[in-house]
Amino acid sequence: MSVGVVRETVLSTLREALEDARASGDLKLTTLPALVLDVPKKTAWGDLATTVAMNLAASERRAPHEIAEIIAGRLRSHPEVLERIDVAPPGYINLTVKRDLWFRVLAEIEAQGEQYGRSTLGLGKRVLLEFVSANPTGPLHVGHGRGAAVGGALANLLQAIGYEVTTEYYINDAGRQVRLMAASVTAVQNPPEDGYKGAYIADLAKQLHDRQQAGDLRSGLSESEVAEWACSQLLQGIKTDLRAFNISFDRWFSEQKDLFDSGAVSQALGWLKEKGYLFEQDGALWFKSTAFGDDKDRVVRKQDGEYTYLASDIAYHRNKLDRGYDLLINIWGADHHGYIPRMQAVVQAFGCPKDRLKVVLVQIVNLLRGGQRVTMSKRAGEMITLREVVEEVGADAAKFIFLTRRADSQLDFDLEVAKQQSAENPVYYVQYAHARVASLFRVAAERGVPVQRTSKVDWSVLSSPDDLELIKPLAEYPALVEASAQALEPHRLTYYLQELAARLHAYYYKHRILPPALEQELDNKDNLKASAQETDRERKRETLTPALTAARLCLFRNVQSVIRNGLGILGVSAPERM
RNA sequence: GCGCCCGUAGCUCAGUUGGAUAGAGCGUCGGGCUUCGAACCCGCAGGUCGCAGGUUCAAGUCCUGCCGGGCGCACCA
Repeated sequence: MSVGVVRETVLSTLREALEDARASGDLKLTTLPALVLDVPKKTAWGDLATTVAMNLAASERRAPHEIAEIIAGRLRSHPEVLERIDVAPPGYINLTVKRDLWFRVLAEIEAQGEQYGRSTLGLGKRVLLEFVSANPTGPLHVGHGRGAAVGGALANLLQAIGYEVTTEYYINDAGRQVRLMAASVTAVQNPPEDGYKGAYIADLAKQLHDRQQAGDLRSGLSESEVAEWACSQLLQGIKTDLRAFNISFDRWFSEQKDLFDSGAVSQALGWLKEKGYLFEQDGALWFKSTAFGDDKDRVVRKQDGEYTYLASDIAYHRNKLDRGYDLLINIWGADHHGYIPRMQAVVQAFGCPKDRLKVVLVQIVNLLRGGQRVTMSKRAGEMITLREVVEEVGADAAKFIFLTRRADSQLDFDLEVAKQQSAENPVYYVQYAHARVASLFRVAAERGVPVQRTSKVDWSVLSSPDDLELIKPLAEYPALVEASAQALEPHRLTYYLQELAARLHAYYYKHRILPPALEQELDNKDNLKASAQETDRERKRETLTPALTAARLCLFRNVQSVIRNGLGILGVSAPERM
């Protein structure tokens, strides 16, 4: 089952109904339309709805509601799947799923465990996901953190739908910026005009001096030797910070070693030249990117003989393509969006469709503290680093908040809110739901309440609408993971988890799961305060049988399981207690 | 000037790839712990989806033009 037992079952029933209608001549159906099931906004409109009748109206040349009635009639011969089929104007078909089918979702979750929500859509396809890729000229800041969170979640999402994912960090350890950084370290008292400032530069300078005094490093290093040393120092820091943020990479790809030293740059450019995509003009070497839809042609080697950044990127993407990936995904800062057309031109020059490369843009993070903007100036080296944020608010909170907005919209990140363990902080809301269920099972164990497997549970006792409202999102989870992965939008999962947690909390408050510890508690139910609200009284009036306890425990365990799986994809922990 | 992204409740944002009467959190106001975790729950109020056209049976979503904001437009990275 790729999108869950309920959707799969209903979809195949719908498909069958359409084929029947075609066979009998009621519908022409020259082509079978794509079948889509929506979750209606209102529960009164059923569990699932399809707009297929409206979409067919033009090709069938009939009124949507007539088509809907034909399909609905066929569907009504499947009472084992659909309890109720309604046609609503102008041509919606609203479906109410048979109750038994919902309970099969719980069995499915229990059987699949950590595998629940995974599918095989991307099976056999390999994707290279490149992200963060910050220059090794300084520590990672919050913006990089957001890119890391998005990249990590995306890697997990794509893996969940069956892709074979390789994550990669591209190290820009060649070129001007690195030389500038090295020069800033060497001449720390008298830094170059546009050089790097910041305390970490002074630290590196001191460390370099100390090491040379101690004889660990020889004195009189050349500029490129200083650069190499400083880069590796900074890269170690970056790796440490990412590890603390719980983000890992399969490969660290060095511009200097893997592209220049290996000859990949000249090789890739040579290939382009052979194909006629390079030309010389004004003493520079140009890539004819306009041949592939770019605004203007781009320089790859400057008059002074130095390669531009694009030259490296051409070689890098050639290398990626040569490694045989079906899809390349790059995660970039949104300020680099103008770079997309030329990189897609590169991909096309190498004979691939331009959408072989997809770019996810990540917008800036506005760092706040108690509503006040924290000012940052890269020039002066005043940056709040990722390390500082993770140390202050924790990796889970930082990650979750980074993923609460779509990647390409700006994000306000308030350090005080992120630290707060309150309702304002969505990560705790979701984690609390998980911990709460864990706690429930601890208490159940203490009191000797048996926990049964799904197959042993009598589902008929879960007769309230609240039960179904908690199960339905569980059934949607696989479809959500699939859609979220395909759209490259992990924030959808973040929203989903908040919604699921909300339903769990509401249910938990309203209904009792375990029998009271003491007999006398049952006698206290007459002592209710007059002000108690309707739901309170309902809850207290409910008679709790062992069968009901067993069913609810089972339901909760499966909700917990889905929350855990979802948090896992986001890279956020699911604590047993908080 | 050209290109890309964005204008949705007081604030911050979702909106299932074009579907039904546009949602959530925060904030305001008002309620709720003798119980299994109150890091929680329930309720009230809050909208001309920037504006104007167009396509469609159907537009917050697509096309055009304005208005307003962000970001790009290097032989920088």
